[in-house]
Amino acid sequence: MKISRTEDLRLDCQYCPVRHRAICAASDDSEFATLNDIKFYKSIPAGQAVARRGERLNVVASIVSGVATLSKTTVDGRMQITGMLLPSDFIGRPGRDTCEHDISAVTDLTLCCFRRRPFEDLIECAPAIRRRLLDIAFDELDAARHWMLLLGCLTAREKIVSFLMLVLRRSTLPEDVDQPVQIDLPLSREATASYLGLTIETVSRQMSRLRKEGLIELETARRVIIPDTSRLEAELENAD
Amino acid sequence: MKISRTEDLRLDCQYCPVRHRAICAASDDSEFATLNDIKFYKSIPAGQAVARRGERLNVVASIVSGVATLSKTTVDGRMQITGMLLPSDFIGRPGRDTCEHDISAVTDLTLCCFRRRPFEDLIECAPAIRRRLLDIAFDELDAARHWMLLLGCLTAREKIVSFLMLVLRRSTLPEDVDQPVQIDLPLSREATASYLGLTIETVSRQMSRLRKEGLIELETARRVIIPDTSRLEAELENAD
DNA sequence: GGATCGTCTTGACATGGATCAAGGCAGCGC
DNA sequence: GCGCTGCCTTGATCCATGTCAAGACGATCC
Repeated sequence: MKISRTEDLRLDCQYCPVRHRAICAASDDSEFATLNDIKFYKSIPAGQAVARRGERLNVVASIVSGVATLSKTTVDGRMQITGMLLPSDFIGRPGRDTCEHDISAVTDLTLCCFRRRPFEDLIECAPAIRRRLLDIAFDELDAARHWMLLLGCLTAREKIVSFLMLVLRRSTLPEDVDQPVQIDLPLSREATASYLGLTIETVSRQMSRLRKEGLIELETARRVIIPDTSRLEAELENAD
Repeated sequence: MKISRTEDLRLDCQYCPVRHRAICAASDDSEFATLNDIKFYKSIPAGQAVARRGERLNVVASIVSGVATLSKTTVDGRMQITGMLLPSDFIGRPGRDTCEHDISAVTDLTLCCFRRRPFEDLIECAPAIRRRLLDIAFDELDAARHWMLLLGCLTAREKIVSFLMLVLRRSTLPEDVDQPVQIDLPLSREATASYLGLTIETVSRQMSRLRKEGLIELETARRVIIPDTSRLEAELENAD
């Protein structure tokens, strides 16, 4: 990721949509002011790589808007998406200058970046940021291990339902939980397949099957309506 | 895990076998002395649970000797081992009082424990311990995500070879890399299967197949001789 | 030694999901 | 409109791995 040029865009942090969930969430006024000073925004168009495995990565960042994926690929081209990154999620690793994953912008992406070295210095003297970072790391670790259960033990159907429920949870929810809910899938069939350890055909077939059973409606391939959330969730009664 | 009673055993840290790899690895003399003061050992016999998912866990610990597993189980009994914990590995999560996983002692286990609250206070004022903890968390995260590639993309054969190579890497290695190496598998076939997202029969069959092909020898089911490390590693040329 | 138990191996068969192949559909440029 | 392109769906078939079942092996106890 080139960081030579900051974007014109420069919101004041207090208007930031991820203010209360990102790395800055727990910061007091003074830490917050420091972050505000050293941050810079970066826009990345859909489809473009944010960073590649093995590459130097001299920034850390929060996602302000858009969706990105973390992935790994075998020598012969099999790919596993190891994480779906949504607004407020954290990118990069303090204390490490190379990137372990391919990071790709799935949609247009706005990142709130910090150069890595100053950020590393900052966490030494900013306890709230440091605690938040540690918490983020452990949360991600729990999520990754939970995904291992999905990859290792669940059926294709359960994987799809889990994915739908995950997107549902991370969507901005309407108050009325029992009404039909509409969600927009952030990933293509191909990316979904890779995230779930399936093929694109299996994803498609299982979606169709859920549709035929009335558990979901497909307004388009990417727009799903869930008539009854609890009925879909009940599909996971044996899993999870 | 009951922590009401400390064990008699109380090594001085300077003789500790995991001194240079565990949470204390980077500590200076003063931090080290503090850790030495507040630590206590705990022995757990093979087969016993260290902690169960959802349980309160008011300690964090380093493994001094022995092998443990992290695992999750579905409602209907499918189990995924999400981590194999070897000496120097860290158990527990500062800032969280309940346990996300089942933690089981595979062999007899010696843990170097710290009560969670004092440990949380300590990391606020002990920068080396704090940095080490953050590094451990990110290392575990990278490892978990790497394992997702294994679970989602690799064949049974590749999974087995990856597992053998993992055990080999974490074993105390002889200097002479090109000589036949003997490794003792820390996990039973059942645990291995669960770790790799396979069944016990598939594990057994793939091991036999590797044996028939001369890539490994099985002195017993748990003791493996690798006549030529590089030839085994070459089996992963397309994976990883 | 023989009985018992847990663990591992092997064989026969079943099946969920992969692979291969064809076609549908929406968006876009001309 | 028409053709092109990318993405998605569906069908037919295959195969890697799971399932079920039997027996081998080694440790332990008597």
